[in-house]
Amino acid sequence: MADHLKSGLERPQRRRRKMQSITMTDVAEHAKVSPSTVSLYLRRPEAVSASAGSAIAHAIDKLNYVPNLMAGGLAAASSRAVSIIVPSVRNAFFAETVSSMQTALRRERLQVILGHTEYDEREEEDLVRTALSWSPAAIVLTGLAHSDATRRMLSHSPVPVIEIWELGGPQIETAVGFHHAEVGAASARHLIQQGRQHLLYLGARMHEDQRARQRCDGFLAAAGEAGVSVDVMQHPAPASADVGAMLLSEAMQTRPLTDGVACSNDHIALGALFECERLGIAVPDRLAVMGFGDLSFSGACNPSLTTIRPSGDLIGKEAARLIIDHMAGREPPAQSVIDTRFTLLHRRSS
Amino acid sequence: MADHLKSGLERPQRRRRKMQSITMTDVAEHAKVSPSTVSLYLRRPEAVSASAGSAIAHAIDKLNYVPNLMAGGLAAASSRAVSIIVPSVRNAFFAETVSSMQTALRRERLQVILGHTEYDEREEEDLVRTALSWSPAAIVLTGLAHSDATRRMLSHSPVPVIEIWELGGPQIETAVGFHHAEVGAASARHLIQQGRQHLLYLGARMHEDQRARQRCDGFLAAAGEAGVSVDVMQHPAPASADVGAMLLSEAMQTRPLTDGVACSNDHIALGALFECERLGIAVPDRLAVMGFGDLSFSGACNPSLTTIRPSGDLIGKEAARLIIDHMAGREPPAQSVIDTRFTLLHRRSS
DNA sequence: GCGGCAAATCATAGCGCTACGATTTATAAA
DNA sequence: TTTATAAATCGTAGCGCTATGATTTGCCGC
Repeated sequence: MADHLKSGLERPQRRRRKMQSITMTDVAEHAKVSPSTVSLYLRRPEAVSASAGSAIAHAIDKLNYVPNLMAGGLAAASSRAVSIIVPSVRNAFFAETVSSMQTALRRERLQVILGHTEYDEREEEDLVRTALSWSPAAIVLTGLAHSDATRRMLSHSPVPVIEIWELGGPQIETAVGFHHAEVGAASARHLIQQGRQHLLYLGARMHEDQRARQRCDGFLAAAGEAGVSVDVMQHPAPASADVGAMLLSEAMQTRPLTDGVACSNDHIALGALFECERLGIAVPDRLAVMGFGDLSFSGACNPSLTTIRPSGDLIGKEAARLIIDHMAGREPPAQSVIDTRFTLLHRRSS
Repeated sequence: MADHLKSGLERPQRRRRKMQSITMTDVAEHAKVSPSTVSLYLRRPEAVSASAGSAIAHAIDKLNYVPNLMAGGLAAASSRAVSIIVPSVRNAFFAETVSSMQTALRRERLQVILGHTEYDEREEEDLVRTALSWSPAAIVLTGLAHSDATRRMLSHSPVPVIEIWELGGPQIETAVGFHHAEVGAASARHLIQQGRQHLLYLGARMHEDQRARQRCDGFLAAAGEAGVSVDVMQHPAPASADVGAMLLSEAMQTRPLTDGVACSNDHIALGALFECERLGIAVPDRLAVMGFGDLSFSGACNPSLTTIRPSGDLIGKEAARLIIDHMAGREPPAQSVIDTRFTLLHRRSS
């Protein structure tokens, strides 16, 4: 056993593996400084003298140096990546938030690593596990509902966690979003204020989308408090105009007195408007319709759709700000909450 | 100078930096094998014996080991990340492709790193530079138009490149998509077949979106060949129903003979339909309208919208397949092209 | 029991970079 | 000048993992 080779000149010709063409050492040689200085320049340019700085900048430029972020991340035990985990980017809400975060993070040279849960907690858990293996600068999760394992992993890790798009439940660290129950309540109050007495909530995918469910619950509660008749109809499929049309058509048969509907989503509301048109139901005279989301078509349709605009952009921007602040050492108070609010847009459909 | 410390027992008490709680070495100790075997098990489970495998699996489970992907990536000079660069995920087309890629890649434990160019070649160049510094398993770009620097960087790197959503131009390596000019031509032919003689193309953001421009060019060419009158109207803003309504309203004033319009996008077409309704223009009797995209509302609106469905999902799926095949050593032929085609959906608006 | 071979396992040498502490150089005070 | 102090720069030791080639083990026929 124990037969180490003597460490003399005899070298077991173990050839080096594939290498990156240009490394920091090359830049350092070219700029006639040490690698440490190059590294320092890259991380904190102001800590390096102007002359060394420009020599390094030239060398980088000339050699077309691309730093190896994995080596850097390994050495620093943290990377310039932010993991964003959302149910799906097919959903315009989350696409908006992801997009605005990406824009804000890019300015700080932070990368976005994206994951989709498809509303599955198990999937989320797996995504979080993988995310952690990148030692990201932060992890962004959608909503406040997570599996126990997910919570455990995150609270045992040093990675900052931000939960977005939902407030009002137990949070891991920081949360940025708004209260969905309040959205529902605001919808109910608006319809009642318009003189509606027989309310109906049309929802899609509420078994999975717990925020849609919260909006529904808020709607029911506010309507109940006001002593107005109220009911719910739902469909398990993801929100779409087809589902909205289907639900409305069925609603008008089974609940003919209905004079005000709120939808879990503008897609549903749009479908409802289309169906009203086909059925000859006057909106808003006979039936008031409102949605949630203020999607791209909501202001343009006939009649224009009363809806509630969540600040998806703002959520992304604020989440990004928190991450950037954290990296700069400006910690927010623990368990802090940023309420981005929402806006009711009263248009022609109510 | 040159005063190295003797390498005796005297140790400058340089304490180790922050460390990851559980490393592969811990797992190896627990499973009573060497770290190499653990690494091998993680990468090629079939290469270790069943007994060692299960011991390792137990240890991983018990210790709750999370591998450090950056260390792995550094050592292997390639990571399990795929960089996807699209104009924006706010655009439903790209959101769909990103989403379907992410789903397919996840099964192979590949991460998606997302970047948005906002239709800016300079931004794209920057994103590609950053992407390369992660040594990704592949880089996915949107379209075939890139800056020279981008092309140079990519062709000098060993990272496979896939261009999506566009065919028909000079490509870097592999391309997955369809011919946009053919989409335009198909639209024109369809309208002509429906007896329309005064065609109009409504486009948004065509100065930036070169694929929208190609569709427009294809439309003009096919209409011209058929000897039919044809014109174009455009707006620089991103596609939306508002823009569509605005363009249609203007069109009917300045080009009152128009009896068939094709839009660069279903959002535009939807806005056009809304405006027709407001103006009392009968669709399709007086005016045929068609779009592009088959977005979620397109089948549900009044009248339902004739449109062309690009296979955004399929593009993502095929691109993911190429990446996975590449990693498994199954190379596609160089400069290969996957044409995902498109489908014309003839509905009520034409 | 012994070679002969394949299967399984291991030890080692980095991958390219950053953090740390030490060293050198510039600047101010004595 | 000398000394104290700050600013700039540097040398070194890993970060946790994988690729490589070497070694060990298991299994066969003889």
